Amino acid sequence: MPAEYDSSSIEAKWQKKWEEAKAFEVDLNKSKDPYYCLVMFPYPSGAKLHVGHWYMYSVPDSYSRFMKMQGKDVFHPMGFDAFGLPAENYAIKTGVHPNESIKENVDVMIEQFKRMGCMYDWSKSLNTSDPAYYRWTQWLFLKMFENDLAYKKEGDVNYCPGCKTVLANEQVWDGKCERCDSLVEQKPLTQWYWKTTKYSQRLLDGLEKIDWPEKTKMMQMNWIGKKQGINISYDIEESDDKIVCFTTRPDTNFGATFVVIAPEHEFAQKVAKDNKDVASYIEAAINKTELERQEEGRKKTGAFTGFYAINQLTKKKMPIWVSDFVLGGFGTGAVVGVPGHDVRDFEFAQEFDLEVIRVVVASDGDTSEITSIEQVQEAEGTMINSDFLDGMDIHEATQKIMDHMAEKGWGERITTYRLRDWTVSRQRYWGSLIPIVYDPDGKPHPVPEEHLPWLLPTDVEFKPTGTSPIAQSKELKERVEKIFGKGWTPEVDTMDTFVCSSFYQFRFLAEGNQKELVPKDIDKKWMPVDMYIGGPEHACMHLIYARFVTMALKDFGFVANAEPFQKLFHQGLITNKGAKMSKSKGNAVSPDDFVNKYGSDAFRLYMMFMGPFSEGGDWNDTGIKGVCRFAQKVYKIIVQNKKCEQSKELTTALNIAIKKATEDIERLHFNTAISALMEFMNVCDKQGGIDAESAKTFTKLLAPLAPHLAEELWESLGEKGFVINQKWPTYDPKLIKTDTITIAVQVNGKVRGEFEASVDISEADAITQAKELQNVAKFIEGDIKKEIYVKGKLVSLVV
RNA sequence: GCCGGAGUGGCGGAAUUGGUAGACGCGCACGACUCAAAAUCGUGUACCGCAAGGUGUGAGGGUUCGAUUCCCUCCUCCGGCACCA
Repeated sequence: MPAEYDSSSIEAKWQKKWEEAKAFEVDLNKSKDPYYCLVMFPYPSGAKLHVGHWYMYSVPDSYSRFMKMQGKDVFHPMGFDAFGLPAENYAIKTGVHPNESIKENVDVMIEQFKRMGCMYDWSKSLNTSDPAYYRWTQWLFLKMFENDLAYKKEGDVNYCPGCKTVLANEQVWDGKCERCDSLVEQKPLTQWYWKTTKYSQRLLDGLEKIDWPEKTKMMQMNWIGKKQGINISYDIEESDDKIVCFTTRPDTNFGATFVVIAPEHEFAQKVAKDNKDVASYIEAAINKTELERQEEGRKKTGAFTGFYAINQLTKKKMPIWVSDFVLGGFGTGAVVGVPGHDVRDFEFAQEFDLEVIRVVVASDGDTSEITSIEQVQEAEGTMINSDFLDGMDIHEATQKIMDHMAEKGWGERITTYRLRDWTVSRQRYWGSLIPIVYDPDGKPHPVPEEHLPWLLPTDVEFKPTGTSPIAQSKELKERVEKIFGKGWTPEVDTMDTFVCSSFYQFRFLAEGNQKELVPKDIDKKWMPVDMYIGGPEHACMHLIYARFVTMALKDFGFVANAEPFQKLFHQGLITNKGAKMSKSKGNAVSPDDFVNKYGSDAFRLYMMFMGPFSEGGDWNDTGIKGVCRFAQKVYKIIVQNKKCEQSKELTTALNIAIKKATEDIERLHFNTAISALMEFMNVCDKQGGIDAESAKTFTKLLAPLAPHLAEELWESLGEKGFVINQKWPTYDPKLIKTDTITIAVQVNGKVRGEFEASVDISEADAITQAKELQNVAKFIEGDIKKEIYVKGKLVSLVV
């Protein structure tokens, strides 16, 4: 055995041995106790893996190794999300076809992952740009089409001028493109949509059954945005039309004094025909860009239509106004103005001098007229000036009035959602082609399954122009005419890459099977994913799409579970001076120097030791020496065989370490698990070495965290096979207990002393001994009012 | 504005149900080894104070014998939603 810990030769040696022995290949059929641990797969960009990647992938690998030692048949696959902009942009820049660059990048990344020492089963890897994979992306589209969940519609869509393609609602963050930060524009275009809205309620209900961070569930709930309210129908004086207003606060309807409709509203359009003021207001409002609208702030503008709606409750005439603060796309595009209890309505009323009525008593009992915005902001209280609702709490009143209006036929209870249908078409080359063809009349037809994979043509300049570059392909046109007949044309858009990643969890299990998406028995056995790990930025994108697609697939009868990911964990983000690491920003820190110098194991240990996995943090390498010293110390004590006799101290320390490491890794708190192992090593150091049995147990504890080093230790201890195949140690609770304990003594809540006592000391003895302590006696002159003994911990005296 | 999460030494962070705040590690200081440096090992290290002691977990209150932990008010940071009716 070499005297010094030489990480690079040890790591190369064990990576080779694992590979030769196919140590991490899983037989999906034979596994008895399946555990599917999945980490969100990466884009195979040309850049080398940075520190952020190591964090994201090496830590879940340690968790998977831990579960494997727990006796689970762990499936921990890795694949590549290869379609999409990073690969395509790289191709545009270099002129190399994405197909080739992707292949190269994937090979390089696999080598890097191997150097990390991950237990991926490479025999089951996948790549979304592979025809064997995207055949299923297209198959999914066909199933959505067959089941009426895919449709084509003209309407305003989000268009990113940077990426030159349409985006889904989820991909617009703060008005900007999630990928490239360009300001997103609204454009009227005909696009393919998937009906996510049909699943709004089920997407909400499903959240109750899955073990996800509350934060993420909350984000999805916000995104889906369920609202319950009532559509109140108002008659219009001197008109046969009606205006329907959506509100969640019908309790305040006795305070309604006007109605406001959106510029896009049908009635507004009608009025505009003979009313010049309204017409010009509408034109100006509709032509406003999002930016102009934002600059305007909350200042209210509007135009009076000259018409009045009748409030059935009060028989009051309410003027109907047009204003752009009412959104055409939300609710019914019309609101009833209750200026006393809604901030926007109040602002509007002030601007145009409309009547304000108080219908809720303020918390301080104030029932005076409402004249300031502060009075409006209060939301809770008791009803007033509201006829039969007077004296009721607003919540009770809400129910009462809804019943009343429904009974009279004035209104209809309604539930609305914020969630929109998913725009799946993209005007980009590098994606999965939508498997649709158009007949000579322009009617869409699905490409029959037998023609899948519907191959991406290669005779295309893939530079984006705003329309799909695939339209240039002669080959595709000819292919369509040959199969379907003269005058038939292909759909030339590709699918959002989030479609590719919405079902990959099933394809890992299919092992390339081209007959079914996933074999039924395998699906039943392995799904849902037991542990899914990835960043929180996907909360309202990938994680909603994957849930929606899985629910649809269950409805179609292809899979057994409606939820894809039973447990979800978000790793923290590793930043560099506060900014997310990325190649494009040029702030990615390479782990190579550290790995060369200290080894993959030490680097992995450091990633975990920095803090809880959920927290991430700003990159700083100052602490890496500490874990490196630890690895060296372990090597020195175990490999160089500093033997010593088994002792009570060692056994106790080891059992404490087992307990702590087990509990901490279970909740992915690797930092404290490692510190527990360090503490044990410090005890060994003091004892002058370690006994053979403890060394074996310790090596097992180290195995998930520093996999290569642990194998080397295992071998040096004369053991056969891989330590990673060993069973995780258990501790003996009896051995954790020591004979004596330290009891602290408090006087008036302040610690004044401590004493050693036997574990089974009685309460009376403990208190007596506590009082006898020199330093304590000093503080307890006079009457003792209270004596408290917390078993095995402390004595508290009050004087 | 609304909904989440978080604020602890010089730094990363510990403290699962209220029970000795600061584990573990970095850094720093001193010492040993060395001609010297690195590496390694040892000792110390929240703050104020010579000490006795006092003060300390974003700020201020409260409950309790005892609060980083529970309750109230406020501040700051991060994430999400937002003229959404």
